[in-house]
Amino acid sequence: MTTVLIADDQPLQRLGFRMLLESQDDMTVLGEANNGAEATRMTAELQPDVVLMDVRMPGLDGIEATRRIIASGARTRVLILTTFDLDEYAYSGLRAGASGFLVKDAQPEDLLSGIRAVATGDAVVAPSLTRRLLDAYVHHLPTAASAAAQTPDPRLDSLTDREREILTVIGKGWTNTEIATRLHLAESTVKTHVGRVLAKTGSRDRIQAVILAYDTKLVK
Amino acid sequence: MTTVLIADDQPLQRLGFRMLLESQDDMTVLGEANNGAEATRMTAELQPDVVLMDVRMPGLDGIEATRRIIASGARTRVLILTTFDLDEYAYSGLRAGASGFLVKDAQPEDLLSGIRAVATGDAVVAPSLTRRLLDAYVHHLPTAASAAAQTPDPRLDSLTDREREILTVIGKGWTNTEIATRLHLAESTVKTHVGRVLAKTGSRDRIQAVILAYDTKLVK
DNA sequence: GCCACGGTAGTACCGGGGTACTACCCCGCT
DNA sequence: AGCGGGGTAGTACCCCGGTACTACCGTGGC
Repeated sequence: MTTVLIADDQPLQRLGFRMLLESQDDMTVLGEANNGAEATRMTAELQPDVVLMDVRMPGLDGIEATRRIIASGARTRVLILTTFDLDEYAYSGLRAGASGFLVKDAQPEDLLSGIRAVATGDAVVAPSLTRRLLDAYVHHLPTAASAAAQTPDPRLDSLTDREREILTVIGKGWTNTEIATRLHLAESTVKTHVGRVLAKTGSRDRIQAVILAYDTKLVK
Repeated sequence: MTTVLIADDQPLQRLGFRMLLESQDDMTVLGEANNGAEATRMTAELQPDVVLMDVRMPGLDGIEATRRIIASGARTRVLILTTFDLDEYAYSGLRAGASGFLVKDAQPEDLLSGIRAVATGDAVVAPSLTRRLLDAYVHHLPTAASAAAQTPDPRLDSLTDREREILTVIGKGWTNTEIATRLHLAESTVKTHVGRVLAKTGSRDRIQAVILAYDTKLVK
């Protein structure tokens, strides 16, 4: 169950969000705040999984409230919602520690899946903004070569690409049957791959392989 | 009407996408390509709005095909779809000029809204990757995730000291018999402890527990 | 043309992991 | 004294993980 706090200064807007969220059987609205100060206080008290945060609010605005919530060390994730997808709002909001930035005219399903994503630690950005973020930052992305060089661990050298993939999903905790179904393989094939990965990496079982995957930063 | 080309080497996967897309009255599948070379050729010929591009394909892979399509100057947008949200794939795909990067186990609605977004010139990135992109390039302030990691993880709250100790050595990869001998316990006792740890933390097996131990910084 | 290698797939077998109980002891609390 | 929680220990059972093979097919190198 995902618990949500709604922070918006417009009562009608809050009502809309509450109706949408309460219609989902995996979400609960813990409360509503009508300004940033109240949002900060209620978050500390109610410890929701996610705060739906409006940017424009009287007194303490959503950006500053986000900053304070994150600074408090709470495990609550902040998803910023605004009418305007202005870059200034987005950049400062994300820099403040928000896990996401969506525009209010998004489809309800997009909002819901966004809430679920940030609740599990992922992040979401409105497509219109993603475009601009990519344009601005794509040139700073590491190349495939440097990404490969990022794992110079000799323990992984002998693995083929496929085996490295297998090791990655082992590290994610997938079972053999899960790997088989999700990768469209027979379980026997998965076992063959896994066996080779274990042999090549000197791991006695998949648990050692999970640890190896973490040590080599293949996962997380 | 949004026109789409599906590029994937798995016929069954293509069929699934086609079924999903054709069920929408604002989308049409112009064709299917089963490798990168074919995708490049068919894009030039059919000029679709969007290419759903798989990464792993025999011969010319999805990344290189994306690079060639973008380089050709076509107005076609490329949305990369892959089973793995590996950073290497994503970075190189986005650098190649893709308008989006989604994982195949996403919800169908998310895929559809993603297609609509890139068709209109916006961009989409899978939430799991967005998290890492934000962490790496948008802000250098503590994130919600790292802030949460500083405080004791609530998932471990219900554990007793002994159980937390057990979880730690599970995270180190010790087997039940190793735990028993090194901690001077009977193996049955170890199994009891392990069982309780798994139940309390909601882990289906010790592998999930290992991952949890790493996530909560209980080990390393 | 042939061979090596990577990826896929199959069968058969065994042991450890995990579950579902029950049970006993020690300690602190009321 | 009675009670509850934490730690310890046992038995019985089933399933998944891992091993040890064998085998087929493409692709690329020689």
